[in-house]
Amino acid sequence: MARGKIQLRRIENPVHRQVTFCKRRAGLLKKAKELSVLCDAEIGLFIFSAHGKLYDLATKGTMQGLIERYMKSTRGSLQAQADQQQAIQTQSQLDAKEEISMLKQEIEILQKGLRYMFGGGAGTMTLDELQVLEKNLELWIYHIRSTKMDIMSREIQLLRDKEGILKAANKYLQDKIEVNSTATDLDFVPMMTNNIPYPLTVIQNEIFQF
Amino acid sequence: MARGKIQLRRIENPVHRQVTFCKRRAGLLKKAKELSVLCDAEIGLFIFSAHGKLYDLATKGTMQGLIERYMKSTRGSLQAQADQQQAIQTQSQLDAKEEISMLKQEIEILQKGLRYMFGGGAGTMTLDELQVLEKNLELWIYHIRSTKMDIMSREIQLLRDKEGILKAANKYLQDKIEVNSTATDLDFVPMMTNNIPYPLTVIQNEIFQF
DNA sequence: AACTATTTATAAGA
DNA sequence: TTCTTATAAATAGTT
Repeated sequence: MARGKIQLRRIENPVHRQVTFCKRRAGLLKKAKELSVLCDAEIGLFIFSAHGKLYDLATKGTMQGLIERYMKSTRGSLQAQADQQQAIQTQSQLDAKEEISMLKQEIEILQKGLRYMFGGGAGTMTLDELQVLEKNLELWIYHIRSTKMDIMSREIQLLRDKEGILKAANKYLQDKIEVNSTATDLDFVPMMTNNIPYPLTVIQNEIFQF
Repeated sequence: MARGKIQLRRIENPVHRQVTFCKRRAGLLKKAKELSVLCDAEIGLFIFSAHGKLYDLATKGTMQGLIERYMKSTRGSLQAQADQQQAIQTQSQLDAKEEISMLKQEIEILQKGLRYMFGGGAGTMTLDELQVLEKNLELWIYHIRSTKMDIMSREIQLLRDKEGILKAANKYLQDKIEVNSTATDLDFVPMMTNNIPYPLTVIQNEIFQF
């Protein structure tokens, strides 16, 4: 607006762009205040610089209040989606065995929603980078946890396998003793219960619960 | 700004005020767009006329997204409340039987929050509420995952205990056989290796690796 | 809504 | 950033 007209497109020179940003930002905030005062209007304005810094203005009251007022003015269009969500939730009347897996699934979906809500705001270059980083961190954490889960699952399986082998060996040995039992072997069962915490029979019953 | 300077206070003449509102509103919106384009900034602007009518502008993306970004940029002031919530949440160390009902409850709250957000009812949710919700979401996810881990750890411990008992029983039985061995018992070891996948000695060595 | 006389904003340069 | 200044834009009052 002075010393030469400029085109209405992104200023490529970063220094010029920054200077212009400062000046025009000040001008815009001033104009907003003036309009509010002169015409008794309520104005909310926020400006995110290309680097993600926030400059904001709320005439009359807080930005929070203004945002709420804005939401109220706008609301209505997304009601259908909310109702749909609610319907999906209401219909979930599944039996007890599927409950845990269902809960897990729901949590998964909710997490997705959370990520969208708090990490999904459209951003500038720098914020985008932060967002990508956040996304990646989440993925990495997920991956690390999955890996841990896998390892633990594998260990459980291994222990179960060993348990089976030991049980088989145990049974074999017990049979052997019974077949070849002599008079002195009659103290076998009572002795064993004294040597180990639980009687073998009880242990074997517990094992079948898995 | 032309044909006479004006004072920076409410224009009393309603006609003048309305005309000025129209002109300056257009100017403000234009300036906002220009700033956004020239300086690669993201701008949200809403103007409520004295009569309550809304005029808004969101450069780059939606006003919803901008508001979310604004919320994100602003949060931090109410950390104390969030921490308090966290303390309350952390103390919930309930036993396994109450776990499922707790998960359900958590999901209920999460969904309520998400419905608020996605359903356009976000206006009624204050920054404080959103903040608390976010904290809780993170905590809940953490808790859910911890619970899963606990259950698996407990199962591993159980299996290890059983392994120990079986090993002890096994050793006891083997000793018994060795002490009372007869000529017919000499085929013991070869037979066993045929009956189970791995010789017991190998299994026992493996066990000591844990 | 159009027209202009002025005021204001601001691009370029320092 | 801030100041200066020539010039572009915005707009108050008028039609």
